[in-house]
Amino acid sequence: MASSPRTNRRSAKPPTAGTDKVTIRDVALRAGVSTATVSRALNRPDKVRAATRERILKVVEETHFVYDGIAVSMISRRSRTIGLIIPTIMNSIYAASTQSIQRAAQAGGYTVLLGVSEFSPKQEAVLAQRLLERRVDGLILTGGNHDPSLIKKIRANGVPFLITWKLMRDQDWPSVSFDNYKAARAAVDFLVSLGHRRLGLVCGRTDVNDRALDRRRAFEDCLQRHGLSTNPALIHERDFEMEEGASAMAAMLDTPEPPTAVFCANDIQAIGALSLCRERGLEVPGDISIVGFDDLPATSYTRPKLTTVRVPAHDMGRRAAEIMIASIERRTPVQSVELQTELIVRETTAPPGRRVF
Amino acid sequence: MASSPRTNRRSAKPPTAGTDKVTIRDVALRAGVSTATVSRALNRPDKVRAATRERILKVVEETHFVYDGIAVSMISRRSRTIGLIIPTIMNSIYAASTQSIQRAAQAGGYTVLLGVSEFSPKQEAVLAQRLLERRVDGLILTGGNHDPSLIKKIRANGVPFLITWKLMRDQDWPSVSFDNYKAARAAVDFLVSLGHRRLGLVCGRTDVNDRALDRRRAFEDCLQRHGLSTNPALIHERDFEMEEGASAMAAMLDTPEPPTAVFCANDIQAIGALSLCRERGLEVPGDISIVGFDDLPATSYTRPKLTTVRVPAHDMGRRAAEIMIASIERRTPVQSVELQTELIVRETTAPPGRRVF
DNA sequence: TCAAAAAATGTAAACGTTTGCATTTTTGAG
DNA sequence: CTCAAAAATGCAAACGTTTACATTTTTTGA
Repeated sequence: MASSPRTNRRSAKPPTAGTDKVTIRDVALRAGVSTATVSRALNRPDKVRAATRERILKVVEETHFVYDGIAVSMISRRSRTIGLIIPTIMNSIYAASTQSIQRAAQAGGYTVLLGVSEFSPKQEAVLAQRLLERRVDGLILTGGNHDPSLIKKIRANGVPFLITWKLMRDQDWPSVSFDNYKAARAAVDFLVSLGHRRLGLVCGRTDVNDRALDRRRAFEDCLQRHGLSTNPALIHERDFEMEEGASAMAAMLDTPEPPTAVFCANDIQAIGALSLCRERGLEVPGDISIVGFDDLPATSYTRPKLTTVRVPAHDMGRRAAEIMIASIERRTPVQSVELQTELIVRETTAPPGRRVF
Repeated sequence: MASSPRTNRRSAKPPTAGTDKVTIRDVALRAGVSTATVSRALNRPDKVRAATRERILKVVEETHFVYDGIAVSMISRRSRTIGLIIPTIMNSIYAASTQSIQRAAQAGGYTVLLGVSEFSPKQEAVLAQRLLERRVDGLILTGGNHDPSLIKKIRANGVPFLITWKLMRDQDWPSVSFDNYKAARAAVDFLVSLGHRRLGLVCGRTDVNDRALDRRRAFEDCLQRHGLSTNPALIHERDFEMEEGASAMAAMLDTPEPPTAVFCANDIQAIGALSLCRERGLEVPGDISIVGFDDLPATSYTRPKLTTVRVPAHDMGRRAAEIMIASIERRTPVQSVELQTELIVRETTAPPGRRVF
């Protein structure tokens, strides 16, 4: 809007002008060669005579020339860029996969364009549109809950994408993830196997988070499978805050028949819940057992140490990025991968019944 | 490398070809107008007749046309992109500022290009070079420890940049941050004012982290100012892991004259240190006081709750992004801002001496 | 020393938009 | 209806690279 691109500032520019952007043309001029030769000196050094190359490289050095990846993208029709959308970065479990994605992308010569959707498919769609406009070569999404028109657009634009944090059975939705349902089932089965009969659940909001939904379903199915009743007062969907875990736990304890074990479908809430129990003078696991989910580093530093489900966040991130890059470069469909989880039994779980409520 | 850009696939393409990228030209063709009109319909709707506009918009819808931001960047010479380099995303305090930067950037119509340097100026330089190549409109860096040639390159390319997490006194280095030295001094002064005379320090590695250096200097200056001796055995530089905080604390406790108070220059290490004390059966704060730094959410959920320094991570991120965007759009120099910190006294600090070591 | 082969370099088009200016179409007043 | 003014649309250049092909220079081998 400010200046017309028509105005040819360059031709009027003295050879050593201010901080104006230096282009390959400037370098060519100063080195007394054509732009083609500069380009070759930079990309295929063996294709230009040593003397010329050195002269060019010197000018590049002097002028701090940085080649314009945008122009290159224009020609090559690849941006060497991967779009990543996560629901939040504040839960360090997403930070973990993000860091691994970023690292693997960088290793492969790609840069990560980051979007944070804050659990809103709508906002995600806006974000993703922007990433598509930036011509990302691939798109890594979180979970399976997306605006349908977004997915259509991604497909129409031929941009490879994959899902993390949620195992998709659907062939058309490649995913690199573990199985939330299976992982949660293992946790709940473990509590039942310890003898617990009154179980509580704290999880994320299933309306905006299909991973939370998988885990909740696993919980409910488990109870049913074992012939246990599900008490709605013992199921709480909350945001990912320690505070929320604490208040959910408080609500359950204030119930006529409090649970003897609580499955918190993520560690953040579990830490809050655990903290509240101790504040109320309850023994964990003597009075009540708690299982978390994610295996955050902090879970080894709670008192007592938290039993939880270890999730392959780093591995998932790395694999996702590698698979994405392979798909981009080989122009091949994205490969789905299922990763495994592991129940880490620490100190917050025991058979029930030491105290009667 | 694969296909020559010369080959004009387009002219040979049947009107309803596969998933090939749809360009403004395709839309123009199908709508029976020129590319200029399509462009105007999209960007200045009032400049085209309603009937035409609708026809075009319908085609856009049908073809899932996504306009090529790369081509637009090419012309406008702005990428609507902000580069952000942080040392790690795993420490949730950086995640906090990152999230706020991302949010503010998005609100302003910008996308964030993320780089994680892992505390290496060398890696940072590589990353930043890549961001410059991607023609970021601005660059947000962490701390003041950078490859000098990188800074020169940033300047030569006329890309505005700013520093977060470290207050720069130098005019040439705009920063949006709080003062690490001042903040750390407040924490140590507080411990001294409680009566502590043997103080320990756990902090990050000062050779790669100038924020840690500021905090360490504050610690040492404080002791000296109060006429206290500094015992090298009570100063530990460690990585940002709870485990590291724990082992540093262990080392100090195993010393002939253990400290009665320890300043951990970040909460991660503080949580580890606190955990170790309790494992050894020490009363906190009865036997030993601990102060952290960052005010992570988790610090309200440790037993006892951690005294720490609250850092304006979110505010800093938001301001940094806003200031950067203002600088980009108004072509004005970046404004420096100093933010304030606050000592949050919780439960891990008390006068010394209940127990004699 | 010379011609042919090989190597180095140059020329110009292309990538997908936006936009100043030119041209065409529509509108509206008389 | 006419014609001038206004509105709508089209044309074509430009952004900064890369690269096929053309041209020039260097090398090689008799």
